[in-house]
Amino acid sequence: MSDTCTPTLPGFTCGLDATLRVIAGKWKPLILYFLAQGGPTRYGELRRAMRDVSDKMLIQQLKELTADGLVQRTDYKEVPPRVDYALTPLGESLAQALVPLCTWGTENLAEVTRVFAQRERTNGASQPGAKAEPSPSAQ
Amino acid sequence: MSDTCTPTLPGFTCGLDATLRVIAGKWKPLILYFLAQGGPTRYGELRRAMRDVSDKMLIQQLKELTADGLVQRTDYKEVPPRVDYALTPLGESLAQALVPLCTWGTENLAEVTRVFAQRERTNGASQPGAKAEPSPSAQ
DNA sequence: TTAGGCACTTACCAAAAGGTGCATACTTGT
DNA sequence: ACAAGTATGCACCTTTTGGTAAGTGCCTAA
Repeated sequence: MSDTCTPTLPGFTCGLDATLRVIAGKWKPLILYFLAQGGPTRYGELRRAMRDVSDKMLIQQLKELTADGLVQRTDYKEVPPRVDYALTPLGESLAQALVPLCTWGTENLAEVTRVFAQRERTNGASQPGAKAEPSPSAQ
Repeated sequence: MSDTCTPTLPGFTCGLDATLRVIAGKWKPLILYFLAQGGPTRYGELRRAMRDVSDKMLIQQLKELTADGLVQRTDYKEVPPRVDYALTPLGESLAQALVPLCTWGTENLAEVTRVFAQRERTNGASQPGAKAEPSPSAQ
């Protein structure tokens, strides 16, 4: 890692820290991902595209991304509500910076998968009360 | 974002998702950051370098990173305990993938800083007791 | 008329993440 | 003898995060 991670910044330990705080949130990277793929996307589409996300969560994350200047919300003040979301230039640059992480995850998928299988095994084994969750529906 | 974010992977929505789950944790990116800077680092050094981290947290994150094969723990079985941590090749490749995020954070520091100041202002504004009771006995 | 889609909002809760502080076993410095 | 440092473990508690379910106002299709 080079010195692009300049320490002692205003509120962050380094640029990496700052970035990670911006994209912190279960669905934000995914939202960025979807928006980076196609152009402006309507709320409902996004909602259906990202399975397992609730309205509350999606709206919340979109609001933050919007407030943070990463996505732009367009509200066509129409009769049945119509709103769409798109990346701002800032959002697009961030999406670009995420590409290497996508790549890393994809290239090292085997290891990562193994690692997570391991984690689950370890967690399950150390539970004294050992309660068997029937179907912990994707998280 | 290109198609390095191949959807429909084993347990993840995309490579990005996988990566982010690996580095999830308040101190992990920072640990990676420090280890990427210099070579093997002793526990105590790391501890002092990252101010505001507790033993519990640092140990916990180091354990996970070790279990995940990103860092290597070396225990010289000595009289006063001596242990050091270093990045594995996998850890180093991940650190490399993090560089663009460091860069993005640094380059867009002004915007990011503004954004966070904004967030705090927004949060702080709803704090005064002038509002309705938000149930003080939170769980 | 009733059902349903749209883009949200709200109240309430459970789980996870993180933090504090004390304990360990052993050694060195004072 | 006693404090301090070494790398960690453990119990307990608070904060943050995420999830569920319901409701809002408006409009259209059946």
